[in-house]
Amino acid sequence: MANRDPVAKNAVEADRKRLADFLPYQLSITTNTVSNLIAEEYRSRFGLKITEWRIMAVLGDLEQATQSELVAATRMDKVAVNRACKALVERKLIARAPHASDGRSHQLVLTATGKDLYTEIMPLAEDMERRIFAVLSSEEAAQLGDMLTRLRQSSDNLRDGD
Amino acid sequence: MANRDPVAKNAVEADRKRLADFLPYQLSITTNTVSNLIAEEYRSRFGLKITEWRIMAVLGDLEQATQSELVAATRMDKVAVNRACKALVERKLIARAPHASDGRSHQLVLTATGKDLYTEIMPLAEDMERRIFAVLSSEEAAQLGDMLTRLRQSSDNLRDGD
DNA sequence: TATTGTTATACTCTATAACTATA
DNA sequence: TATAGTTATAGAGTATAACAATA
Repeated sequence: MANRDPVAKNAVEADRKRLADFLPYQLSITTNTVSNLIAEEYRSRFGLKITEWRIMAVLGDLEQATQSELVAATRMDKVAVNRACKALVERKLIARAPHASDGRSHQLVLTATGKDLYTEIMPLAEDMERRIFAVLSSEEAAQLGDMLTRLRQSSDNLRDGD
Repeated sequence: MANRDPVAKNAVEADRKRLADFLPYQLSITTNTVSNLIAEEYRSRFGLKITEWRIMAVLGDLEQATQSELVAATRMDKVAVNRACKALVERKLIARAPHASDGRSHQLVLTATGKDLYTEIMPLAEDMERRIFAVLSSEEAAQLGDMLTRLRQSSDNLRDGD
């Protein structure tokens, strides 16, 4: 066996799986690098956390939504959504209107100030995405998105007992 | 302009960038799903946190290392490395030996128990990687790794004032 | 002076449990 | 009973500052 041949040290080394070879590890450190870059940009320019930015992005798209709809749209925990909404309401970037048919719930909408901010943050977000992902061709970016979607489904399935 | 044509509502909708379209968002939620799946596996089977598992993986590969070498190998903060090492020493999975030429430092090595655990965790880690990434062909997995490396370098450059 | 390791502290994200008010 | 939202609390990951021992 080549791996037991004392001369073939390089083969043995190459055979050993290293931390840097693990895709989950690569996924993790790359995502952290990208997220930190973006988080710092949102924080310094707009005083928004990532969670708050996500709520703004969805409300700008949907016009209005309840917190449970925001949970579905952002894949964030209901507690995280509640905290982010609370902070945005305090900053008067979003407002709560009573829900027409469910007294427990509210419709959340961007205020005029919130809409102004929305029209500022979305182009910046797209620009940052463009700059960071400029190292990928548009075909590669599309492939990446597709692979991430499949990986997410795969992981969801494995978690829920395949 | 098509986007101002009131009839072309679908075109307007399609034009609007949605949260789910942002690659940084996709990267984030996919990584979280994958990481949580793996973290739960390590926790329930071995009582290891991700940070601790990374230290084990590197020490099994390098045989010995100082904390600052572990910082470089894992891309973790020196505080995180110190905490993880402390926990592993308390569990007697790793041990500290005095450093030959630097009294401030120690050489960290796996104990016999630690080596036993190492030979258990690595095949499990590879198996989980294989199961999660089974939705990708080997070519796609290689492409993904390559893209992640480029993205990381791109983000590092942008952060450091490219 | 600079570096290695250490502790204290704090912030973000995430998650669970317990509660309220409605349904 | 179940659901929408809220609060309290805690764990995990990450980061900064301050410090001791050593280089």
